[in-house]
Amino acid sequence: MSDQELNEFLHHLNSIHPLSSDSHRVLMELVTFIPAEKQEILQPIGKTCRTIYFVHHGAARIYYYKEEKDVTEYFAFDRDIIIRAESLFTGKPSNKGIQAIEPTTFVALAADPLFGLFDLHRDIERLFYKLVEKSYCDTLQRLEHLQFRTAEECYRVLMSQAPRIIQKIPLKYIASYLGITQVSLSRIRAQLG
Amino acid sequence: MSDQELNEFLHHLNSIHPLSSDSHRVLMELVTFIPAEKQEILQPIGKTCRTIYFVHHGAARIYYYKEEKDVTEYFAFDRDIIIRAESLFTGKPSNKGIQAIEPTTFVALAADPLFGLFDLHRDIERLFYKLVEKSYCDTLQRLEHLQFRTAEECYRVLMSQAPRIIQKIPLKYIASYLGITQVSLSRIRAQLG
DNA sequence: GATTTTATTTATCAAATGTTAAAGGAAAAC
DNA sequence: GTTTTCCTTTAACATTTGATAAATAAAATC
Repeated sequence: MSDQELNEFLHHLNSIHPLSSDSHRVLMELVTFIPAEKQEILQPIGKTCRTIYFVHHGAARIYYYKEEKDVTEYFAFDRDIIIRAESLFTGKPSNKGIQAIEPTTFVALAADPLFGLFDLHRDIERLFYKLVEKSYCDTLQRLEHLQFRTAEECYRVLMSQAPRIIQKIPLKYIASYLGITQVSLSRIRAQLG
Repeated sequence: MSDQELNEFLHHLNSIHPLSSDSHRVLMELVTFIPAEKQEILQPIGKTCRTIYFVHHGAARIYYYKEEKDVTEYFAFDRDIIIRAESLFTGKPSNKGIQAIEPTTFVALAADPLFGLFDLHRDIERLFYKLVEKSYCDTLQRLEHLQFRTAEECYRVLMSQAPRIIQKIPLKYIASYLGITQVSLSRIRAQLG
């Protein structure tokens, strides 16, 4: 990991919530860059989430199995946070995993040392909760889109709101993300031309 | 609002995250009890969310309109928080409203004065974010249930996880909550006996 | 670059859900 | 208590989506 990359990442965090130079310094010490190959499992299903990840460069997903079928819950691209919140906040093992979709560099922040900084570095705590707020709002919006829409509507919304998903992500992952089968998604694409 | 009710509410908050007696005191000054009749709109669609509500006693829902159809996004019962997070955190008007389903007493905390307490009362800030964490996790679980399930599975999950919803809430609200039509839900109930 | 594997499309049929309308029940209003 | 309104169920039919299988296309491996 180059200094430039590290600065790039911290600059991004700073743009979400301003950090003191002192907080910058201590945060820098926690940051680890993790390279992953295409298809590589960063976090397997069953492990408790004790790390806050970001996609530094590349693409990744959160996935789980529902009756032997692979379901994608979330896509993350450059700078997106990727956490399994239900495990991070409850301390219970997650039934979800994290996988790189293409060659990806992750940024990792170990949760416990990070949380340990909160008492002395309030700006870091507030930064973290701004990220949580944002993830929460995104999830609410996703729920709204999934609820009461036809497969075609779901796909249209995705195309308009997140075209990069359609461009970069294999169809089989997109289908389960929308809650439909691959075959059905393929059919819809054919109809839309 | 009686002192007893107020204490009951503060005791509940305290059980989520312990509060100093000083924080107790300042929080107490922000609390308002709001009675609402059955069907009453506590917050209309279009208004920006600047209040954190709890259902003190009764039942309520968050709803919105999708192509003229009434959709329920969330149910809240005794002690549940009820906020339109996407509006509270972004400051944008919400396309969702809050409605009492039965005669209900709400507890209201004005957001700006509450947030103003965060600098001096860290325990209040942390309490608030524990509530947000919980709501976020609940939403994630709901997303997981909506994604890739048949209507019957959705209904089964709801019966096992939240039987009081089925007992207390009109069917028309439950149907849209599950992302299906009333007719379809009625059919499923007939099949399940 | 040929071969193997994996992903996507297409086709057919079955099952689930939506739509509309009407009837029966339950709750609210008078 | 009767009437009115609203909610739920049932039925018939149309549409969408799922399941399975086969064909094509694309990507990975050697």
